Amino acid sequence: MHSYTEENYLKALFNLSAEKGEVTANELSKQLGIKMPTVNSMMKKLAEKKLVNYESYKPLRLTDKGKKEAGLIIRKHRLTEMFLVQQMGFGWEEVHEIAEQIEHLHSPSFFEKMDALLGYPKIDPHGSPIPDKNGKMEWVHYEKLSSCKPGDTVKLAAVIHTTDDFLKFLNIRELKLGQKLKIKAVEKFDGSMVVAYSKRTDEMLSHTVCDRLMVKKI
Amino acid sequence: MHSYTEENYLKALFNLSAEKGEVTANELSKQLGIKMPTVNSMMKKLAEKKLVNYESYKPLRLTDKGKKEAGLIIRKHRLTEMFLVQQMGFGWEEVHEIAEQIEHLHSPSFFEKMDALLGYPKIDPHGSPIPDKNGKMEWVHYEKLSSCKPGDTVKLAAVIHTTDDFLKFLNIRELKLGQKLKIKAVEKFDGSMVVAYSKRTDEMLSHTVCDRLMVKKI
DNA sequence: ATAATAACTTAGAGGTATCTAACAATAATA
DNA sequence: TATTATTGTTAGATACCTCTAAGTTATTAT
Repeated sequence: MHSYTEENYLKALFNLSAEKGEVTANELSKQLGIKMPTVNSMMKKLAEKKLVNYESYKPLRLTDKGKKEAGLIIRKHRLTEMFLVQQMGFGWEEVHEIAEQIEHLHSPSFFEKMDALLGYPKIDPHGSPIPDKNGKMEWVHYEKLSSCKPGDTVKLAAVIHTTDDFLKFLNIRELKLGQKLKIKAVEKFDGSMVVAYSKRTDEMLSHTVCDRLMVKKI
Repeated sequence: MHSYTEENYLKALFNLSAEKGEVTANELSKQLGIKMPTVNSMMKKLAEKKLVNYESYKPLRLTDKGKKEAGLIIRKHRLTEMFLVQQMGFGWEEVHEIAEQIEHLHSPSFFEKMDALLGYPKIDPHGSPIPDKNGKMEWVHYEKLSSCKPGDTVKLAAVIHTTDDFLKFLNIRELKLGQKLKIKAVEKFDGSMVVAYSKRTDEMLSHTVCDRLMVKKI
């Protein structure tokens, strides 16, 4: 098995390389809050374990084995978040920190029980997909709210960059997954949007916010 | 806060010193499966932190501070066991290993939520008391089944030395907490007992077993 | 194209938790 | 009581994960 520390590196690599498939040591260092030389030596260690492809002065890539391991950790994280929200009554803004710890537990039966109690969920409370038992996950193709146009009607499908503060911001505005939104206007100069939903007829959302909301057109 | 490792030493000290109030380094070493010199240096470290009273060649004692810290860890362990059994549907023989990991999580809100969902339980699934928020716990005075006499009617109140195997042994015989037992006979030569309960009229329990069952006379 | 900046690597050190080997003190036994 | 066995201590080594300082390579800008 891998150490707590190794697992955190794998997870960070997985999340950072989601788009481009590769990460620089520098990005990883910043993400983890760990200095470059430390990251460097850990990368050599993970390379020895065939979890990462490492070549001097080149970007880092997870191997297939590394992707699988990372996917399984993220699976545990997201299952836990779902469990905390659905079975224990936590708010979606409270669960990240706790899941961050529970994801490192070594107990297949514990996570299997969670999965079963939840009815084998496919997404976590923020709309992110839960990797399967092989660590594989697929993003359903959603669009950013920021790329939609006035007149579009969409359903909120997922929230990305889920910091506590951002989630609390959404709580206050009653923006939950599944919420239907109608786009009334888009400001050209700053990309902010005016949307209508439930009883709110003129809610203004900044471009930053719209960029973090993934939606499905309906 | 204390490290995972320190917490395990504290817990072991607490459990081993429950009777006499003190433990030898040797006992602690065996309990933890860690060699004496390692234990020795950890005791010095815990002594610096005022958690243990350490003097060369003398038995070890937890300080009041150490007892409190240990009690709080055991509180988390036992709350977790109760949660796993009552809210997640695990058997009482499956929960120790998982709780052994969860007890080290640092998340007051997580344990508070568990506590609330369980209705602030006073005992764990094996009948052991759950320490309060100050780490204090009190054993209700139970007797060992082995010290009871023929003719006594008793209620099973707690199980001590809860290994998986022993709990499975009890499962097979349908011996659960709260079960009423009537003692029919005690064999003089080996201390084994013949008891009756539910539909079982002649169940034979060895002295070893009877020594691990705590009961309340009724 | 060269200088300056940013990114990466190497070298060396420190803290934690563990070990083995060797030595010292206490307890048990003959 | 003297010897032996057990228990406890000290010293020194290792693995893991982290750091700072200094040097090297790659990238950016002038």
